[in-house]
Amino acid sequence: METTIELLKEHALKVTPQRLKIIAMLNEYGHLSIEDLYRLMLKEFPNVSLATIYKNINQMAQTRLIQEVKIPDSKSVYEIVKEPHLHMVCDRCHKVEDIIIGTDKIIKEAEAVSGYRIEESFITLRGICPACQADS
Amino acid sequence: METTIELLKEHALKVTPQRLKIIAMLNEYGHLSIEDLYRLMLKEFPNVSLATIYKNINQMAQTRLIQEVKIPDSKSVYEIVKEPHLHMVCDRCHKVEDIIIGTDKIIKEAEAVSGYRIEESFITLRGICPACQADS
DNA sequence: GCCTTTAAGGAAAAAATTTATCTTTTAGCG
DNA sequence: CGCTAAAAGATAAATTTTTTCCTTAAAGGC
Repeated sequence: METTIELLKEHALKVTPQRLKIIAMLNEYGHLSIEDLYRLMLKEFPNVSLATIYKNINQMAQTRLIQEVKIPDSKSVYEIVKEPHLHMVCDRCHKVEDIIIGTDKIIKEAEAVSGYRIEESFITLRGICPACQADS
Repeated sequence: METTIELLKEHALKVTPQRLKIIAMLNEYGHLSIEDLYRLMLKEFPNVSLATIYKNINQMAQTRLIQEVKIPDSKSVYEIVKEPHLHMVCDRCHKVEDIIIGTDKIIKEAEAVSGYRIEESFITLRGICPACQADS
């Protein structure tokens, strides 16, 4: 199991308390928006700058330590780069979850139909999560 | 075949030259960003306001005449709402294309794995288009 | 462990994007 | 036509993101 410090070093980023915190928050919550990150960060670093969040998010995204997930009709969230997966967004409680499903078939089909050589897929599904289904 | 005027009326939007032009541009080009729409619009309506673009795009999106397509690492584009489809983005020439492929299988699988009731899917695939493959 | 180099953080300003406000113009309809 | 409601245009305001500048701190060599 890789430490957060190693993770930063592998991506040629200096190990700072703010960066450790950003990664810790993403590990804990899975998906967070810029605003989420800023608000949570303020609890531990009361005079962190919003620019620090932006600069770090942009750098970590460039080195592919994290990635942006664009959500339909909502703000982007960020997540640690792991194995490829799909995103589920609940219309009711707005949570974002990962699910791991093979995408080979749809990619193969898309390549056949379009002639593209596909490098990466971005799949987000919108609906009602099990918990919110139970509530209705 | 439905006229653009009918399309606007069905969505309870007044038929204005600017709206007709927006729809005509989207029909011609398929996918356009706010900036694209504004720059093209200026050729025919030299004193159109950027606010007009935003207001119309927002209204047309609310009535589901058009929809936003969020593109990884790029700006959103807008398209006329047609049947469900996937988006292909070329890494080289940055064009966005629709392709029509059944998504039933992946949605069924995602529902089974996650327990979500899925309402809509957003699938974007990134790669190299046939033309750009030929160029390399 | 200190010193130097280089990058990061914080504060603020600037830039870019989006929305709101106000007035004038125009579409829709009798 | 003439009336009414909505849309357009101009502008300001609000929001979001990036940049700049200065201070602080991390990394690596000694």
